[in-house]
Amino acid sequence: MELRQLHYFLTLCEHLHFSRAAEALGISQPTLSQQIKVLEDEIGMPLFDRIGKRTMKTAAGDILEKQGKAIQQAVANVQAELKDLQQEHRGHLRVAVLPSDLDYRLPPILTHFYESFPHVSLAIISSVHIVQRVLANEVDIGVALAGEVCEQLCVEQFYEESYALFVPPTHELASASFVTPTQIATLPMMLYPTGYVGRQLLERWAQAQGIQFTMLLETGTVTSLFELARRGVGVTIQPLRLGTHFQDHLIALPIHPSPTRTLAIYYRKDKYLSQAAQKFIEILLTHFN
Amino acid sequence: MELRQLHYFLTLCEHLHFSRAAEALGISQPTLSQQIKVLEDEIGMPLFDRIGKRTMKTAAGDILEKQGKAIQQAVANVQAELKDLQQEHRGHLRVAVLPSDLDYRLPPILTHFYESFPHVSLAIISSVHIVQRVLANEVDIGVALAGEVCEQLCVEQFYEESYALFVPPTHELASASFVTPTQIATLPMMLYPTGYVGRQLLERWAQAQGIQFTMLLETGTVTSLFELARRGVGVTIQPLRLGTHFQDHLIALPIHPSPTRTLAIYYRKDKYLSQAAQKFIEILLTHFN
DNA sequence: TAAAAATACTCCATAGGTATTTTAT
DNA sequence: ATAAAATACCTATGGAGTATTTTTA
Repeated sequence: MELRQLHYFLTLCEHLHFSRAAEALGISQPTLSQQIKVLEDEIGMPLFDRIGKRTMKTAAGDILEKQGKAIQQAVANVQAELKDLQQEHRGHLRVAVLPSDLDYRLPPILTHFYESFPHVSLAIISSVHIVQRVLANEVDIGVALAGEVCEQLCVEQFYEESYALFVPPTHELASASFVTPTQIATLPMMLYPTGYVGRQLLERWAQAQGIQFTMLLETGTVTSLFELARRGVGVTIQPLRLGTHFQDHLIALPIHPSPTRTLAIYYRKDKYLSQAAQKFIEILLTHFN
Repeated sequence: MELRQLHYFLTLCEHLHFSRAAEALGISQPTLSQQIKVLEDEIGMPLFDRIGKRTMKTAAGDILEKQGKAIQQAVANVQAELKDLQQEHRGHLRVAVLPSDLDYRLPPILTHFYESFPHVSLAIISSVHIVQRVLANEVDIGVALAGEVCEQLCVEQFYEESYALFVPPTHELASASFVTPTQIATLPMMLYPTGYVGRQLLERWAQAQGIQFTMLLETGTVTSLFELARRGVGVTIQPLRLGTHFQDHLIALPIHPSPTRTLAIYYRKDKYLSQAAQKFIEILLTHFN
């Protein structure tokens, strides 16, 4: 039995008239007769009594009509559900981001996304190994620093931000319009521990500038770094925009020449990007530009 | 979407491996790939992520698997139900019989039938117009007197029974071994009213014998005729076997030459006889022979 | 006689096959 | 190098058509 035949059968049940049912189906009467015959042969008994010019359902026909309608409905339901998924009103979306790095940027993005797709369950996974997660198909999208290249990945750079030196308002440099690498080298620096992506980027920049940081302290969370800077323990270098939440208590000094980081979206080339995923990317871009 | 494709899809869901799933299905791997592709194209999005050598379900695949299993189950259920019907453990059977005529023969037949098919609902319809009922497809089988012929009907004669004269034990003829038409003509006769099938048959016989009944009383129920005969009000002519239930109180006198009636089963030529119907006929025959 | 379904046949779309290529481990 | 899926291409079953016959009201 095939769904096409079931459809034909149910239409015939409605009309109880081969010619009219065939017309309603947009097929010829002999085709309908033949398909019903195939169905009857498969079932092993007639579904209709051909009483002269009258067509009547048999007991088997009654059963198949009742159950068949339910099946047809179930098929329609799953098709609707799939269409719904396609229009992304349902489904899942898994995104990997660097830990804490985007914490301050994400809430408005998530809110925005939720407004568009309230039924898409969004999983934000914090991980240092964004690219591996994407490659292993553990997440649909990864947001990380640009630079990692891989044959299997699509990389979309979407935002370049420069770093700034954050000092408390009481600091001697608080009123300066910018700082130089040489000045920075002498300051008591607080950064992420070695091995962190953010730290790695700054170390490379320092090396390029021919300086070396005077490390005071290392900790893994941005919040604590900012808090310590606010209390005047030391200074820290962080992405410029990241400091906006501490504007009242910290001065962001531009650095010349400045270290920059480029954010990128990663996803597998061979992976179907759902509408939700596409929308998420779109929202991400609008929020950063 | 067709059920074949759904079956392929669900098998692939189990194996998550095109080659092995194809083997399990008994088709070639390219055929499976192609059919899944057709399904994906129709749905409008991939059902599987081909992550290198790994095959993984997408969100759409998950939905279709869950709902598709339910659909497949529903299809299996209706097929089982139809098979069950075919083996006649369920269904309906409508039989038309002459009113009261077979009342004493039916109970054991119905009991026997019920033992064989406890789930077949049996409707016994009493009607004078058996053949019309059969022709109108209001019943599946009719049991009536033989003789009515119609191009569209199958007629199976299955029992010929002779009539007897029923008199009370106190009657003057009670000890006779048989009676003649001439003797009958003089007796106070109690029969079905004019127009009844049973009456019609006897009138034709009387005409053939060149006699005329001396009518005392007419009533539509056998029971009352027998009861009145038992009380000595008059005599009645009824099928021989019908009187066996009143053996204690009535004498059945053979008639020479005897009126006879032939019982026959009627059903439409173009009607599918269910196993239950066939069984019913079979039981009917065994009970009469 | 007219209407309805079945039958006879023809055609072609597509399920299914084989052989091969592409891709990823 | 190997395993897996996709691709290319061919075959043939059967779904669908037209024309006709059969049947019955």
